[in-house]
Amino acid sequence: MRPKNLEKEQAIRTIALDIIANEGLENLSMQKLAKAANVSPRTIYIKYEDKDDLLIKLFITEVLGAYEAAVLKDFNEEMDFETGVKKLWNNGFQYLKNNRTHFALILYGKSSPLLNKAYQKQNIRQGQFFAPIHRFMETKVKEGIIIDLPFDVQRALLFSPLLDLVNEYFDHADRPVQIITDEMVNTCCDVVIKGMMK
Amino acid sequence: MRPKNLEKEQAIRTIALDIIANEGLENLSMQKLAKAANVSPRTIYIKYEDKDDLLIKLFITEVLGAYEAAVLKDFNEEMDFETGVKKLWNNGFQYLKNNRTHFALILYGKSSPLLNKAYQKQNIRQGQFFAPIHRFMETKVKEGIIIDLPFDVQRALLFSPLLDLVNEYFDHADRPVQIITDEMVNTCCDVVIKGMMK
DNA sequence: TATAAGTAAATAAACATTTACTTATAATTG
DNA sequence: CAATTATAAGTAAATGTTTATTTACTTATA
Repeated sequence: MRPKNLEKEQAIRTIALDIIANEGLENLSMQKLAKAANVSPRTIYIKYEDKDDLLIKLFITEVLGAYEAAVLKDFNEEMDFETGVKKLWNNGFQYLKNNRTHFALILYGKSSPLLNKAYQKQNIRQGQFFAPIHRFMETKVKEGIIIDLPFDVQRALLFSPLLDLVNEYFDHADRPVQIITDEMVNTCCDVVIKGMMK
Repeated sequence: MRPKNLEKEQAIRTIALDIIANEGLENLSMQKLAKAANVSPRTIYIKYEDKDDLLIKLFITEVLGAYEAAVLKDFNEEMDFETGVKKLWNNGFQYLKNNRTHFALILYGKSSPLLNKAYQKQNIRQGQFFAPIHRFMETKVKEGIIIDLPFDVQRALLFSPLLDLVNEYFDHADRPVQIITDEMVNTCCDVVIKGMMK
């Protein structure tokens, strides 16, 4: 039996993310992808059921999976609030700024109904994508350190500014000065932390 | 000379937004739109140069224009910081929760390269889309009320959580309990304000 | 040598856009 | 002030291209 060519599998994924980031999800076609990845269209269908399956697996496994792992690196639920949030922010910022194509697909996850539904399903099936953060926040509420709000609301307050800052980071990438530095992100993290504290 | 049928113009725009919100930007086609709007494909091309032109005008004029007007309603640069931000948040939340299809396109504005580029051009050409807010923030910095940060950074800190909360609002729309109430949004606004104050 | 991995080329449907024609009405005429 | 006409607004159907997916075949190796 002929073995799988893992380089081809990787090329399909990498180039799909490239096209999405540079031309948009609406301009990714199976034939364009096959040509760019130097592969027959059929080869994509050996690895993925159809186009939706490719996009969902790309989003859930390749992107969100890697993002989650990167964000939680060296994070520990027992950290104090400020240390924990700073770790998560810093991990997230470093990962996203070094993985622009992943970031682009994460943004599409918020707008595209296909990806959005896939994410909600995943979230329900596996409990929570970010369960350790959920428990971390719960503990801090119980200890009376931060204000008591539903987790989804806490997540919006704590992490949505970070994604917007990454957006600004890439907007500034082709300008003479980069205003979204590590220090700036750290300052913003302080602002967010201050708002949440009791 | 035969006059324009304004109802048809309106139908094209409304139904385009419907399709984008329900099926995604990647599933909007000119023929599907024409059929759904009860119009010949040609009619769309009388009003718009091509598909890109339709999408950009829909985004910039129809959606961002109306959103900007709604957010700034009864807002005044001379308001004190807390009152001003609360007004902006409340205006924004009311508008977006009552205009789900507009909200969907605003989200695509962050992911789609086509819309993203159009927005940046618009922003540069017309100065700032939200110039009054820019001046408002500048004044508060000068008065020493809030911390000094670049405007784009302030905007990320102040307003990105609101968009995330609107997202949660629609996610909860088909569940038994709506956790994103006006009171909850107000509480979150307090959190954000607190973080920014000196 | 059995078999899954791979290819090139084909298929039918959907795509953006255009062509060739019709229609409604504002402006002009008789 | 009714009839005519010029013209942009509109339509149905066609255009050639691109789309997702499949068919029929070849290839690499356990």
